Amino acid sequence: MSQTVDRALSILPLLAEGPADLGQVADRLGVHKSTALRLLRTLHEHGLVYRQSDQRYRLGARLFALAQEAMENLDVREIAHPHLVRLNESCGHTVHLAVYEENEVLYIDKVESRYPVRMYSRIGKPVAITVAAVAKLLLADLPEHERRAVAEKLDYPTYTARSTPNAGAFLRELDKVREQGWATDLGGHEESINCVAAPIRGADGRVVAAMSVSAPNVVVTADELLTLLPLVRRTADAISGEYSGRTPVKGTV
Amino acid sequence: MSQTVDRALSILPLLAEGPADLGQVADRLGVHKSTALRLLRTLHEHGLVYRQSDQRYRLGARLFALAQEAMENLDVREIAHPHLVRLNESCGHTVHLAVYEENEVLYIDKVESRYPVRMYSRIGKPVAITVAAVAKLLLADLPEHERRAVAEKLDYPTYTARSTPNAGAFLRELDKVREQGWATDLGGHEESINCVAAPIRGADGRVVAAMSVSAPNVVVTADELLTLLPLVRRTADAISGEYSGRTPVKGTV
DNA sequence: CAGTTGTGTTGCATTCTCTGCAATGTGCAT
DNA sequence: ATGCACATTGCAGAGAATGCAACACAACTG
Repeated sequence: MSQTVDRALSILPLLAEGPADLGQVADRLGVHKSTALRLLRTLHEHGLVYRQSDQRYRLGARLFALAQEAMENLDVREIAHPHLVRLNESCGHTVHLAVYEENEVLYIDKVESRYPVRMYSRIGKPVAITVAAVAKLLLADLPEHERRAVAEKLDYPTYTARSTPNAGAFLRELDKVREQGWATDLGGHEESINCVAAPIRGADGRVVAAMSVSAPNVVVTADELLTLLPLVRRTADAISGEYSGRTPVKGTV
Repeated sequence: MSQTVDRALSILPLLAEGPADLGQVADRLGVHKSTALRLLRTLHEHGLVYRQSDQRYRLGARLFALAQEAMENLDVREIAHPHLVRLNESCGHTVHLAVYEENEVLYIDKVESRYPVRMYSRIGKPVAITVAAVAKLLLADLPEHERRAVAEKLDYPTYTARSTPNAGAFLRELDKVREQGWATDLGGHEESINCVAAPIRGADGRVVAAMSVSAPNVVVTADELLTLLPLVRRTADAISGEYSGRTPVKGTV
């Protein structure tokens, strides 16, 4: 809607790929160098862009700070965190918390597995939306037409043989998930990794977030992981209760 | 330099404080509501701003993703991470990695203490620049005039009785730190927390990052923590070597 | 139930800002 | 020195952003 701002903001994802100099930025924006310069200057003043010693531009520090502040303002996260930690302590596996926002599902919290093999933290990164157990729960709760619209728009990458192949299969899976109130991902993203997930609901019953427990085959089989389902659901329900204000929190009453 | 972009970007820190509605945004920007609306729309299209169900705006998902990507492009971080983990495994305390950027020092990586008391992750948050051990190392390496300029510009909050009181004291501390090649923070930020830090240098000898080990008094005394200094320095040197390309990395040769 | 207040939203004419050009400046390599 | 590649600045014209006023829409309120 605003051309200038639009152009300026287009610079950010571009720099996210790696540092670039003025000419490169101007080319990829399709504008004159002087224009790109002025946009970059403005971004710079706000700290979103940093000019490194070789004069090339890259994303700046304020961006981290902003993302961090934004993250801390998500109240589901704050409420859920201790529950996630407790769940991790009792089962030892990686625990994730995710939310849906405009065609994307992203992890907003994570407690690392206590087993030696850990993957590097991906908080803030978009989730493989067509296969992740948490994504299924979040999308399953969207209104019919929106769910359909999103499903049609998505790509369906074949991560493994068990990845969701297309929109039809995905929508059927979402129906099943909505029905049963929980979801799994059995090797749909990484061959050897399974997840089991449960929804967190607000006072109105809508799904506001989803949490999951993930573990590689080499640690526990899919069947063994499924035995954790009741515990995961209980944890999710506890968070739901607290989030929607039904359960007074210990120590604050 | 660009008014429109400037206004649009000013919205971000404003929303970082918490969700706001159109009127509030317009007021704080000092522009007409319709103007604010169009700016917000543009930010929205780029995913930097999200409109929650009560119509209020807050910071959006793409912001996390951007910050995340930017973070992963910092190559010091990638190289340092395994070293930090190893250091954490051998001493058990919290390990931080920080860089300096335009009057700010910020943590770009952290390995949690293995002791039960952990503070919540602050990666991306600016550091208490006048007292943190890593900040001293990073600032101590700036050219004389820049160091002085920064020191004059800073605020010197009295976090504790041992906080750096003013620019003069800070500059003297920086001289000492540059001399000895390592730094400490003994209760200057939080009464009960001590840190010991060492610099990571690039091929040209300039300090590109700094790392520290932090522990509360209740776990180890300041003197005990100082016995870790040689280990911290060795780790920092190992990272420096690898970063500047002097040490071939195992497994990649 | 009508009226009212508080929102967010759109069309439009005016004006001011942004744009692209061309010229200048700056550093680096030959 | 000379050339090259890049960043930077001044300027005039064009086009985009702005503020206004009118509209839509909900939630209150009498």
